[in-house]
Amino acid sequence: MTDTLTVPGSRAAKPQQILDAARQLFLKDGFGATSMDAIAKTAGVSKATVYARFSSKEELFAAMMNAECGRTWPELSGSELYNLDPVGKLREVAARYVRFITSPYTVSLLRVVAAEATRTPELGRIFYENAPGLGRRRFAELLQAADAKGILRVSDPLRAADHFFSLLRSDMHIRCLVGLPAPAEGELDDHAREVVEMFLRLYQPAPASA
Amino acid sequence: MTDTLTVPGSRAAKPQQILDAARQLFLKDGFGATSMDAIAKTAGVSKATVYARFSSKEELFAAMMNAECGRTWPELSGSELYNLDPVGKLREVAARYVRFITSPYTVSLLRVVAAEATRTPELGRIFYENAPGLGRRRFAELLQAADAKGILRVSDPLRAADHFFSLLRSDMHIRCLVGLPAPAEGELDDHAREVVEMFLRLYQPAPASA
DNA sequence: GTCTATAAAGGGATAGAC
DNA sequence: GTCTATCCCTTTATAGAC
Repeated sequence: MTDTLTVPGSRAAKPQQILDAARQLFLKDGFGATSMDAIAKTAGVSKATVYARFSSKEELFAAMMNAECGRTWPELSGSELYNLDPVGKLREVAARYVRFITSPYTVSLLRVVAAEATRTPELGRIFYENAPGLGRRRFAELLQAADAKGILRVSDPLRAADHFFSLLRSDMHIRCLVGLPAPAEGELDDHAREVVEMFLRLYQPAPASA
Repeated sequence: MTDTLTVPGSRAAKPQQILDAARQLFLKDGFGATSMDAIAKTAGVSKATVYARFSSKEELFAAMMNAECGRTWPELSGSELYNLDPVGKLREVAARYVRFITSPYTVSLLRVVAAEATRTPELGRIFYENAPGLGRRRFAELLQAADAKGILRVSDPLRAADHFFSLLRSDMHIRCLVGLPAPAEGELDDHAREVVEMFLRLYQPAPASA
């Protein structure tokens, strides 16, 4: 469970090397197409060393996924975000989110979780709660604060958060999932801006004059 | 290439049995976790018979996917839809779409395409063009017609179609992809209705009084 | 804990008879 | 075209020396 600690000192770096190699290969090729040989070779250790720490391929996969599933929302928040006004926050979160969901890392992670969802049902729940679910709840809190200040009118913050993120994913998300190229940076930014404007049209107390 | 024809007569049913078994197993377990033995057994033939028709596992997979990728959009259209007024069409397409994207078949298909996207790049393009891309274009035509009649004001139909489908997918889509249970029928319908109302707020010439 | 070497099993693909 | 039986390689997992 919580033996991810193993003395963070000088040596005992090999377990981490193994996890790094596992992440790299599992996310690139998926569970089935990744062999323990390849992981050992990439980590620079022997296969027996891998098995000394992780008793099976499944356990190594689970350990890697548990470590990765928590890394998403931090990339979307960040302390400098809290100096912005509410609408500025919308714009900043939108700009980060479109980059985030189209990034190769995020796309690979979702692919692998989806591919293994039937074989490992709890994996999907862990991923959802720590990544999209967490982002959704955090963003809903932000919307609720904006509602309290009278800047937005949001009666159901979670639902509004869904609208915001859904519109940002657009069909870019599906396109990236199936391997089509992500839009260029400029298009991502344009899209994010347009979605923020649309979101404001939907949720600003006084409708925009347009 | 086009030798899917093999005399559609009485016998020669085995190639179809093989394709059916392949679809069932590939969509359930993915490419890597499905063995040719299992496909042969499920199809009720020997493995040699499978190889007599499909020279490799990859070829069988490709043949199955090519057959499946064209089957998605027809579930969303249908002749009875054309008797409805434009807003009625929106409601009907919305109701069908939420069921469609949360159905086990659709979820499995997208999972498998996503999982194999890096190994078989053209697969993703074929899938996209025949399924989400086609639906998007067809729906955009519908929006354009509604615009011509003055019922909606849609300056960029493809973009508006993205908004419509994105809002319908909401985060249900991600939840289903990672294996979390789909919402109940009633919730799906409620969601579809709310999205149609929101879409009308965004795209009706005279803003609703709300 | 880490290595080399190997056991044990599974799965893709084929040979040869019918 | 179809079957049975088999080849052969890959891959998971472990034994035993250091």
